[in-house]
Amino acid sequence: MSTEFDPTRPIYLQIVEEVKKRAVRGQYPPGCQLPSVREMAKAMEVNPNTMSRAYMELEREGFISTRRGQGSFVTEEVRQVNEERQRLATAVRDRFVAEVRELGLEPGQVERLLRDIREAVR
Amino acid sequence: MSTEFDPTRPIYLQIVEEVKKRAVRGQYPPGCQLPSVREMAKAMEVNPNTMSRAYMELEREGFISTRRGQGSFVTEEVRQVNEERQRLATAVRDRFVAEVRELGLEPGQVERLLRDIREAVR
Amino acid sequence: MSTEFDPTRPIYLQIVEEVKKRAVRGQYPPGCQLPSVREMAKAMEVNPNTMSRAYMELEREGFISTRRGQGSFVTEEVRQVNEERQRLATAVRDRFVAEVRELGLEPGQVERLLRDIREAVR
Amino acid sequence: MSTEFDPTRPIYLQIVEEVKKRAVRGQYPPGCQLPSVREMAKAMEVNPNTMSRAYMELEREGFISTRRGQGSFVTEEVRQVNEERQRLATAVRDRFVAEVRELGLEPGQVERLLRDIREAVR
DNA sequence: GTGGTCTAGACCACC
DNA sequence: GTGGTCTAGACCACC
Repeated sequence: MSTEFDPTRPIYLQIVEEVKKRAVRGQYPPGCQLPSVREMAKAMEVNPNTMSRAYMELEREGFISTRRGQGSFVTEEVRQVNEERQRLATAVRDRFVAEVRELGLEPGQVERLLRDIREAVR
Repeated sequence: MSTEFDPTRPIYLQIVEEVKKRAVRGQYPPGCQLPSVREMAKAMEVNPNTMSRAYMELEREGFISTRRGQGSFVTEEVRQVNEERQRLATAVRDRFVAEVRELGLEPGQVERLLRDIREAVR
Repeated sequence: MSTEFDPTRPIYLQIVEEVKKRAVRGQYPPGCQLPSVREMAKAMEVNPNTMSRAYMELEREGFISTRRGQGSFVTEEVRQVNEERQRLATAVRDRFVAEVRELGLEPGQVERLLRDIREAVR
Repeated sequence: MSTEFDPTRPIYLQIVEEVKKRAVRGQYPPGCQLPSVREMAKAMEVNPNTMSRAYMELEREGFISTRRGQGSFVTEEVRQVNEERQRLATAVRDRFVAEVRELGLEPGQVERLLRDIREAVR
């Protein structure tokens, strides 16, 4: 990510999702300190106000906590990160199923796709 | 489909994709006559010129053929439709793989997703 | 010729030209009898009135002469046919020159065209 | 050119041919920028949409390339322009041959035409 | 009825 | 400034 935001959706929400994905991926482990609002704003090439709004939203959801004068930290609650992973994985799965249905693939063709996928992610 | 087009991409190209999907799904079998430009334009709530442009693009790609005064027909070439199905299936697969990777799922979790998918599409 | 007339120009004039070309080509030699208006009209798939008008124009120009009750005959005057041949040949030549100029061909390229032509008409 | 289009053929295709002829003649050298769609439309007295369609066709054929916000440029590929020159020259030649044959000229008469032509284009 | 072309004019993205 | 897309509506050719 960087500069490439979907202009049709609020940027701060896209940042919220990106931060969650990074935590889910293990890039930001539970309890770790996040880059400061200013650093992250520079890295993602957005206005610090926008980044601040994203951090506030993440805090509102309990995904991060901010300690005055110390910085922002990913929640220690592994459960929260796991739930987010689950939510994202489910969305990805449902989308795949919907698209496959839309193509009207036959069972054999779906099987082949699944085999390809299993190999690719191995 | 109807009225719901992604405003960031040309409508006529989205129509091209939609028509291909319908052919791939068997909704428009090889050789069948398509609705006229005007009918389809009304059904999808776009200007006839836009629909005409979509049909012209489909003809340029050899996916349909148009006979002046008679109408437009899906290609008899099953190969062409099959290739399109393959192309779409591959795109769906690759996107799924990319998204799964972005989440950094563990092999077991991927397995569970694949099992869910197999059940869902059955 | 037959049925294929340029719809933007009077048909009777196109017939006049066609008859002249046939005479020029030797298909209708000097003094020969032409098919009757009705026959020719049927052959060229036009209305007899249109053919009649064409014959009248040809007579007006002295290219053919019509004897009441006997039919129409190409002029005996070879000079007249030769002049027509010259006129047509000149037109063809000038058009070629104009087109070649429009392409801005180099002398060598023109030479090659002329060589091709000499071979083709041999 | 300007205002004078053959009404029996699509204007946009006649423009395509005209632009190619200009490139072939060296009026638009390889790589040069073409007048903008709007300028050219005004110069040829057609609607900008019609000109746009002509440019799109030229781009589709690889004869020009268009960069959004910058303009349209004749291909750098001299080969492409040369091929077009060849194609046009061949058409001119074949038409001349056909017309000469239609007149049934004798070899000597053809020779004289060719001599005239050689002098005229010198 | 069918599609093909053209004009007129708007609005947008990219530069 | 540039081109790209879309709508609206006319007129034509082919069937």
